[in-house]
Amino acid sequence: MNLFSDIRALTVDALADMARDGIIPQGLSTDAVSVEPPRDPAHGDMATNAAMVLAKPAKMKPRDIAEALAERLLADPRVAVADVAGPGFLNIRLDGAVWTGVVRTVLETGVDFGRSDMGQGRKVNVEYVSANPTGPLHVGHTRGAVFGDALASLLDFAGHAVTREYYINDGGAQVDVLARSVYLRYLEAHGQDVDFPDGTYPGDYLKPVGEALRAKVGDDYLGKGEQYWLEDVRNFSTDAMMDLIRADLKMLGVEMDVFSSEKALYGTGQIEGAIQSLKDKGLIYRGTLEPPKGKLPDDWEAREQTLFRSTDYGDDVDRPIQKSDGGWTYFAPDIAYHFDKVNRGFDALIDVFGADHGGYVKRMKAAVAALSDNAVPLDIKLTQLVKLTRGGEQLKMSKRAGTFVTLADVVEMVGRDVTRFVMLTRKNDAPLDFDVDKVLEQSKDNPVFYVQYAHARVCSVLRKAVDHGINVSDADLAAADLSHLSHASEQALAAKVAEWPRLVEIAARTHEPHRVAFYLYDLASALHAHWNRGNDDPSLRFIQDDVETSSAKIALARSVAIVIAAGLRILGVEPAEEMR
RNA sequence: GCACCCGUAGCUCAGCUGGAUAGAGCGCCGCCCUCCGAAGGCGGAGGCCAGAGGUUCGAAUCCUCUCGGGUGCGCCA
Repeated sequence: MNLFSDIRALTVDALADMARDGIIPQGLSTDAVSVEPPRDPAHGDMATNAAMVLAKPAKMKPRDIAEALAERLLADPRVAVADVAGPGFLNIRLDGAVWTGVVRTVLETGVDFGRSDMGQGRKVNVEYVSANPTGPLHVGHTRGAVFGDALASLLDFAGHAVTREYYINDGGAQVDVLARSVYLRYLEAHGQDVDFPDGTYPGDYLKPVGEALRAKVGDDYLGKGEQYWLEDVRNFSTDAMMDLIRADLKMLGVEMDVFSSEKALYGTGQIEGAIQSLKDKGLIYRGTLEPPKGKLPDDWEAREQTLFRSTDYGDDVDRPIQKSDGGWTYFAPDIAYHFDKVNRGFDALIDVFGADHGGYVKRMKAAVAALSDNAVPLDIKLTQLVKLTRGGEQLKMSKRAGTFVTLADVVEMVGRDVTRFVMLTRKNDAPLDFDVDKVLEQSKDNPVFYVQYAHARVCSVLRKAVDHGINVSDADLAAADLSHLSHASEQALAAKVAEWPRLVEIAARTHEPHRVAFYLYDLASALHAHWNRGNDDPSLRFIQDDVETSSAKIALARSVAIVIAAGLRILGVEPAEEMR
C-alpha cells in the first residue's frame, strides 16, 4: 500500500468525473499530476499540482479547477481538509484514522511493509564488484560491492526478479602478470631471493599462493621457461584469488547469484557470435581512427583496424574490437558477455563500475543497444572514490608499493554493518569521506549510530512494557485501539512511516539506494524528536498508566522500528536491539 | 582538444518524473533530564543554489554558453 498513490488515484478519478460532468474538458492527460508531501508540513499532509498542470490545456484558471477538485475530494472519507493555496496547489489533510491505519498495516505486514509490485517481476541483472582476480578487494571495491548489493535488494523489494552477478576479468594480460608474480613467490618458497620488477604485483598476499603452488607441483617449475608453467600457474592463481575475493564478499555479507568468467568465453564461439550479430547489422567495419585531439601519444601512427560503429548509438568515436595482432581487445569479450546477458532474457541490465571506468559507459551502452535493438536498457552506475581516514590522517593506497587498505581491513576495523551503512551515506557519484574514528562514535554525529539508536530505543520501550504487563507482540499491538494516537506529534511520526512505500519506489526507480539511508535518518530523527516531547508532555510517552492507551502508543513506536528494520535489511545491516 | 561526473550555509552533504518561504549534520550562540535510554531534543545566527542567458504559470532541478574541480581518452582491463 502506498497512501500517496492511493490519493493520486483518487485525484485522477475525481478529475475524470469532472471531465464527464463537463466541468473541465474531456481527454486531458493526467500524467503530470502528482501527489506528494509538501515541503512545509503546515501546508497539510499531501499536496497536488493537478490544477496547475491542467490549467493551460483546459484553458481555465488554476483556482477554478482546484476548487472544483477540492469539493470532489472532500466527498471521500479519507480526506478531511482540502484547501486551495498559493498558485493553485491543493493542500490535503487526511483524516487521523488514515494515519493510524498505516500503523496497523505496518504491524500486520511486518518488514514486508513497503514492498512494491512496481517492477512487475521484470528480470533485472545487477553486475557489480567485477574486480580483476589479481588480489584482495580494497576500499574502492567495497563501495561498489555495498552499493550494488543494496541496489539489488532494493529492486527486489520493489518487485523485480533480480540476479546478482560478478564478471571475472580473467582473460587479459593482467592475469599473466598475476601468474608471473605468483611464480616469483613460488621461487621464494623454494628459498630463492627474488625481487619484483615493475609490472609485477609485490603484495604479500601472494606469498601463501606461492607456497601453495610449491606444495602442489613441488620443484617441477624450477628453472623452466614460461611456456612450460604459465597457463597452469595462471589458472591456479586466479582460482586462489577468487577464493580470496569470495571470502571478502562473504565477510561483507554479499552473496552473488552468478559468477561469469571472461576466460570461459574464449574458444566457445561466443565472442565471434556476438561480433557476427553486430556484423549482420552492418556495425562492424575495417577503418582507421582519427588520432585523439590535444596531446598526441608519442607512438601514434594511423592504423587500419576492425571497428564497431558505436557512434550510431551515441558514442563519440567508433571503438576497436581487434588488436593489430588479430586478438580481441578487452571490449570484444565485454560485448559478448553483455550479449549473453541479453540472451538470458533480462529485461534490464545494470552495471556498477568504479568512476575511473567512466569513459567506458557510452560504448557499453551502445553495444547493448545495438545487440538488443534498443530493447534492453543498460544503466551504468559509477561509484566515486572513497577517502579513508583515521586519526585525521588519510590511509593512502599505493598499488605499486603493494600497500592498500583492503575490504577485510575496513570490516575488521569498524564491522560489517557500519561499513555497509556508511558506504551508502553518499550518493554513488559523490566522493565519500570515510573516517574510521567518526563512524565508531556513539553520538548523533554518526548516522549509523543515530539510526541504530532509534531502533534500540523502541526495543527498550518494548522490554519495559513487558515489565508493565503489556502484550507487545505485533498481533496484540495491531489489535490496539489506535484512536488514542490523536496528538499532532504522533500523527506526524505515523506520516513519516507512511512515506516509506513511496520512498522505496522513488529509490528503486532512480537506482539510488542512498535514499533509503537518508530516509532512515529522517525517520530516526522523527522518532527521537517525538521521544523528547515526552519529556515535557508525559501524555506523549509510550508507556502510560492504562494498558489500552499504552498499547496504541507502543504500536506506533513499534511501527517505526519495523520500518527501520525493513530499510536496514535492504542496506544489508542488522538492526540493533540495544546499544552497548 | 573531446567526453562523462560534480559545483547548494564557514565545513561535509541531501533536495522526489520541474512546485509554495531551498533543508540536515558539524561548528558557533542560547535553552531542556525529580521524566520510557540526554548516546537525545528545542530555538537562534548563517544562502545571489558557481556565473550568464533561455524554456514556462513556476527552475537548485530541463536546454545553451562561460568559469572552477574530478575522471577518462586507439592494439591496459
